[in-house]
Amino acid sequence: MKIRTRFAPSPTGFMHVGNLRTALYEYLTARHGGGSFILRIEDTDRERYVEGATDIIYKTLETAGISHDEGPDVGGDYGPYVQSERLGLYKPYAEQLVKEGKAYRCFCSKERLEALRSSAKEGEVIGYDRHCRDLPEEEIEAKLAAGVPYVIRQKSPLTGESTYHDCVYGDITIPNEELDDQILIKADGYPTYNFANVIDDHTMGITHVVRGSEYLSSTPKYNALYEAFGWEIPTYIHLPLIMGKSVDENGETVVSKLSKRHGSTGFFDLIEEGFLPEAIINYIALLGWAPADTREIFSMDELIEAFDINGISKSPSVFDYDKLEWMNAEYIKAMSSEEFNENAKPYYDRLGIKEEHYALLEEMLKPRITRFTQIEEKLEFLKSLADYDISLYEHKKSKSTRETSIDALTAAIPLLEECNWERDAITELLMNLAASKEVKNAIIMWPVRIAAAGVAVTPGGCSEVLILLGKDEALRRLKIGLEKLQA
RNA sequence: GGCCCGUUGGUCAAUCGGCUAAGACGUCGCCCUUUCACGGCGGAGAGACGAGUUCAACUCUCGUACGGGUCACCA
Repeated sequence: MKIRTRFAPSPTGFMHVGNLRTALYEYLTARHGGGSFILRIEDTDRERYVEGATDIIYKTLETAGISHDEGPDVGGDYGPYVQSERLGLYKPYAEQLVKEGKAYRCFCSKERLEALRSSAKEGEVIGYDRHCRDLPEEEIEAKLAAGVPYVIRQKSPLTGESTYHDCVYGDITIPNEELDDQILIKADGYPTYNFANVIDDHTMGITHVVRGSEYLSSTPKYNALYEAFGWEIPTYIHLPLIMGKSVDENGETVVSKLSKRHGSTGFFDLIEEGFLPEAIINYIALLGWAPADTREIFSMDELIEAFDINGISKSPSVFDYDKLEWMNAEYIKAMSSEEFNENAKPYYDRLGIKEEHYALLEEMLKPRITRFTQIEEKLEFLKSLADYDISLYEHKKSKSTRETSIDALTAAIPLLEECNWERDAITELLMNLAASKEVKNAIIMWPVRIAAAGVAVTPGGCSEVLILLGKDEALRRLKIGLEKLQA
């Protein structure tokens, strides 16, 4: 049988990495088995609808490299793929269940339900009391005739227990008394999420239901529906949750379900911070799943190839920005020059960097940045010379002091003025100078670089900094440096 | 609170009864060095706890603790 999985997000305008990972695993499950991946938009909640939210879903999937075979935008044989366009579809199914005695009309008002709930004792949680479950036929007719609004509820078994199999968690058994008579059709005639979900999954031929573990305990209700209709129950793959680390007001580190308080948790938030889509996908693929070997870097195709349900873990995992950062750096290091320059260009442009320096910058930056957004900050010194303190010239490890710096700059400046402004030439010149003075390279290089950059840390060394500045600017800064030292 | 699920270093994780318990991130140290990095080498660091089953338990069973999820006319 051909595998069919689906991603069924609600258009809320925000794509959480947890949702994205669910989509990823659904996609991988389908692709690994040569099956189809379907996108279905669950927009039955009119109140929560956000304009443009579906576009964010499309954009996220596209950027992430997760392509769907069927969906609202690409069509398919099982459409429509937007729930609001399928509204007429659900009620007949519910009516069928009512006719067969597997569901019933419930006329209880929200007020009655509310009163029921508030009658519960401290700490107690009670469900629906099944007041309308066995209403006499005449009473039902009378209420219908009187136009009393009603919902349709599922008749859940009262005793015994339900067991089902999940590919990740194994056999799960839930006492039937835990199962509420859940609402299938709301008073406004719209289906509830759970009901629509089952109808849609079945009518769309979904074979593998991949979703978060928060559905683990409500799955028997879904199964009861499948059974009531005589439909085949899909294969279940429940995923462990993704957690976030944060620090509470007492300074204690707390771990809880990933949310906004943990910083950027939206896919596009991460993109904006400079994380590459491939790195994000690679990282979240490994959150809750591990391959059979110890590989860590996976392209999407490699993920499809290696993905295996057996590798999915049961316990929740904490989203670790440090590791994502590392992985992002790995992706940057693996980039071709073209890719690197393309990604860096927006930042170069902001600094007014000319193309002749691209190759040099790539060499300097590639092993040093973990995100492209760091470029501007790393090259800040090119924009203007900082008003630095001369204590910068003192460096313990290099044994550089104010005096050696004065010597170095005094000797280096005239030589550099005569120098052919080329990287190797500058390096050679400075090294020769050090050799002739019988000092370590650092004694010369350190002060020259400090004077040129005005900051202690620069990507790349002394010669590179000089080249990037250009001869005029570089020499101007060196002279300023010398004056500062002599003052 | 009921029910369900989980628990291997700070984090991600391997292990499917043989463990001297992988690997990665992070962290620390050393080397390299023209700063910071990169790179190389090395270190510290783990089975929640208690019983039981077994020749043997991280692995199976039970209990306890802790964590999470769930109990809507939300999705």
